[in-house]
Amino acid sequence: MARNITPRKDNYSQWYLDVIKAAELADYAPVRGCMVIRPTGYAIWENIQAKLDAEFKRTGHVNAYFPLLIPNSFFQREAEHVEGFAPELAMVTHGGGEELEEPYAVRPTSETVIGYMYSKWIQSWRDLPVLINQWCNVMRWEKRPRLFLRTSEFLWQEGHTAHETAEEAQEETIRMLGVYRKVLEEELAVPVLAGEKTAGERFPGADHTYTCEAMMSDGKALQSATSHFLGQNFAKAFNIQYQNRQGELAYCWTSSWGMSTRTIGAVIMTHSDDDGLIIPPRIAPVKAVIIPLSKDESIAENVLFPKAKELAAKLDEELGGMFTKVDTDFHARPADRFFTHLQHGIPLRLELGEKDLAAGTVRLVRRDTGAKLDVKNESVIPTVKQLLTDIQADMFKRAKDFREANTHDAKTYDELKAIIDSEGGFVRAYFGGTPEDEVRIREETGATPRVILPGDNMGKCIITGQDNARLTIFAKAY
RNA sequence: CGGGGCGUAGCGCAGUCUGGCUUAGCGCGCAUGGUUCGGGUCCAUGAGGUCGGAGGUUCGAAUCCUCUCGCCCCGACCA
Repeated sequence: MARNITPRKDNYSQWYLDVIKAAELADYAPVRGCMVIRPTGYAIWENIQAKLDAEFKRTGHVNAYFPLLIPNSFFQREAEHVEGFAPELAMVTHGGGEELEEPYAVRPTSETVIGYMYSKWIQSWRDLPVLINQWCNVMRWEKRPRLFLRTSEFLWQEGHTAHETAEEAQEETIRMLGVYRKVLEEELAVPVLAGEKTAGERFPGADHTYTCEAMMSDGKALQSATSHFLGQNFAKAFNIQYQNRQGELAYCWTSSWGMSTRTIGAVIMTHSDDDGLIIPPRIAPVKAVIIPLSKDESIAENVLFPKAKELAAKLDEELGGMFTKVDTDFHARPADRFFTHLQHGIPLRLELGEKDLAAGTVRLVRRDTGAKLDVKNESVIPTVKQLLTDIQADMFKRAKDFREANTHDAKTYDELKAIIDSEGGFVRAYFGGTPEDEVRIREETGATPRVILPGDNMGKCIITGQDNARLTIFAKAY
């Protein structure tokens, strides 16, 4: 039992912070609401980035970079956008010791400045589509920050595309939602429900907002990625016009989509336990740690270390990267060393001690289950490969089973209230109400509509009683 | 931004009400040595603090007063 981590049952949010601290993922910065992402946390982010970026490239996108500062007036051009973001803008009012004529906002998202540039770049239907992504930081002056989940500054990617037709833009929006779903589920082992947001949860300035909604291990929901169909709202606000195939001037249809360092929070809260972090093998910076065990300095240095290093080299070659670490700190007690690696979330531990040496085996210990396996030397490499695959799959399955076990149906509003009050988790209910209804539900239950489930599952709305309401997930959310 | 709480060693805290009994303590962590060693041993020694900051009251301030900065928790808002 870890002594530096608060058990989940006692205080979930303290547990979350303890896990981050013990795993050295992040630390508080001297600036309110900002965090320092430490090397291990950043390495996880780099792995997520690599997987996402490959998907973006595969689907025809290119990367570019737009400025951090955006003229304040740009936000005024789209009514809903300014209303949505004005409260959380950080503003630069001085430069070079002088007050600026027009303040610059530190970007909270880049639809505006990118829209401005697109209006210059797009002249003809032949210029379309424009499929650009940028990796950057953004700033939103959050009232209540939490490491990874909600910080004033965070890292993300934002894709911005412009298209000839509504259909194409809509198709793009859904395609990228699919990309997010794939990366979240296959790489981060975070199962998500991908679907549309209700009107009250829509991105400011979007016609349709889609989400990948995940359930954390306390039953609360976390929006893990979003994709927006922006219609012609930003095209009109920023005059993104082109000559169409008929020679007429027309507005583009645009989309935008983003996924942030928040997903690291999702990984933590989906998989970790009371011993600390558990990282899915596919995004783990270190996939396996080899621990030579001996009290005898000469055996450790002359026999075990070389053997461990040789094994690590072979494993790295097999896994295609520098994924194996050798723990040479034989002065420390084994239990201390085990705990360190446990808390760092390394998926697999390989114990190589004198007993193993004598038996011609290596002991493999899974981080996710604690299961131990003594494996003959010649089978170590294939077994490690197999175990990493198994761990990834099992982590996903456990998370998905957990979500399903904590998802309940409500036929009436009272049922919904009762479930949210008692066991929590996700509640499936037919909903066809207005944003005002959503506000009321939130005020009365603490839950919000998280995602409209895809498919043509229609029924009677729990609020209005009207038919043709869509099946929707309600939950308390981060 | 409303309601609560807190700033004392890297972290967690006691001391503040009732100023002097502290040369500012304790636990964890850290360093060194020993002991132990396959899921957080035990012991010894040691390093580490302008008590958030600025004024003030007093013979004397971590402690009282004024101002100020910051953080955390609960709400409202959000990737």
